[in-house]
Amino acid sequence: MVQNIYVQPACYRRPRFIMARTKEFDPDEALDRALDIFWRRGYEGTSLRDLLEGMDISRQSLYDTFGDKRSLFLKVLARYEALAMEGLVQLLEGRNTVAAIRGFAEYFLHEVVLDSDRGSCLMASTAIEVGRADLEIQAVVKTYFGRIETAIHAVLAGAMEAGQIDAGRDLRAIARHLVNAIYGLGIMGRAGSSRPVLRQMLNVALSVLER
Amino acid sequence: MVQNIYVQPACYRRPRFIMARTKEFDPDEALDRALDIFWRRGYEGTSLRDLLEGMDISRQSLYDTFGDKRSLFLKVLARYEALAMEGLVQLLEGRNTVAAIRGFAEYFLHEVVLDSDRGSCLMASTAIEVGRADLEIQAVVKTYFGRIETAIHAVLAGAMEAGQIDAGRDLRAIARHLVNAIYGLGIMGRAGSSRPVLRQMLNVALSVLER
DNA sequence: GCCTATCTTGACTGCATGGTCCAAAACATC
DNA sequence: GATGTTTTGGACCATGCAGTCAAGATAGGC
Repeated sequence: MVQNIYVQPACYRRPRFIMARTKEFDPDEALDRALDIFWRRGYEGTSLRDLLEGMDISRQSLYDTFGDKRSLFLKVLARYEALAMEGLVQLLEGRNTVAAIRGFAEYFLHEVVLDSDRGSCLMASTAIEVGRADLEIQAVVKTYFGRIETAIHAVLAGAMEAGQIDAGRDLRAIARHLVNAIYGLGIMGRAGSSRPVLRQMLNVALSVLER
Repeated sequence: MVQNIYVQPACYRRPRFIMARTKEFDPDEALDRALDIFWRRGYEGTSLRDLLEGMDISRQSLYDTFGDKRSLFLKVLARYEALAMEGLVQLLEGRNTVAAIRGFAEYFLHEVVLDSDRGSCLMASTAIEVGRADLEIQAVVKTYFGRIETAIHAVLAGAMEAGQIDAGRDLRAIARHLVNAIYGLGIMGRAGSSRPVLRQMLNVALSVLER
């Protein structure tokens, strides 16, 4: 599924006896580069020129392979989600401890907010930038956060069963709160908050898990 | 100060004996309209055309009075901050109860995230959109959140003194967490979260104030 | 080696953008 | 009413934008 979000060359889609020349670039790699560019500059802030230079493919190849700018962006969002879900599975799937949640939050803080100059989660930025102007994109973003929430909720349920969290607490509400607090850090990071300040925010947000 | 953030007509700035014609529009009102437009569409998403139509002034008047687009945006941010601080003072200044903080958060949730189609705090959107690309604007945003944090911290200190909050807790960290959680709601709102979900997030975030 | 489908390249289009310029109208003072 | 400054509205500019087109290059199957 991840490998298939770009438009396959027609020669592959409908095999013919007579083959044409093969692509000279790797669509997956080009898509990853596009992801990087959109992540840094946002949707509106990225021009075709930026994309062509960064992806190092020709204009026509871009249109043939990925469609127009918005289609490419949707494919980029799908790719981002797929990559994020891989990481998510590693950090949360099958876990049932509060520590796993802290690990996920720390990972987000470390990788996304600070160590990369991309500054924030692409989905969070997109939510702000495109927001309600594009309902299809909004739906993608909403689904994304919904999945994160579900994954966190599952861990919380495990932790409750393991006795780490008091029974009777509203795990759904806590999961939603955590999503909000974790991805809110993207705003604060872009507003110039330092690493220790962001960590402070995170610690207090996570303190709702203590008892 | 609030009234003086636009460029005064030269006739007012340096009174002469011979006066020229007076402005036909109210710069304050025009600035408020610009604020509304930028708030809805963001900086990049707002075109000169949008501004001219929305502010209902001529192109030249805009440039003479407010400078170029970026200067206008900086004045808009100053105006937004001034207006927000007025509201902030009303809701937080001199208070010393946890309820005051809840009131502030509810006000934000109600007015900014939901009841207006502007979707989010202008400063939060700007942090994401302009981010580290424009350090001057980033500084404005950072200052803004710093002031909110300070105001919340003052209320927390009062509440601690009044015995509503256990002594020894790190009020600075809590204030920062609250800023993060409250303004993070802007992302979630734009991502399509419903009112009750946002309220749930808020309630859990505020629960750190309980003991 | 031919044929044909596809890829690549670069020129091109129409449009919207932010920003400037200028002539004419408007107005407060004399 | 004359004066002289300022506002105003529209024409204008270069630039950058997303997107298209046509022609040449290149590959594999026959």
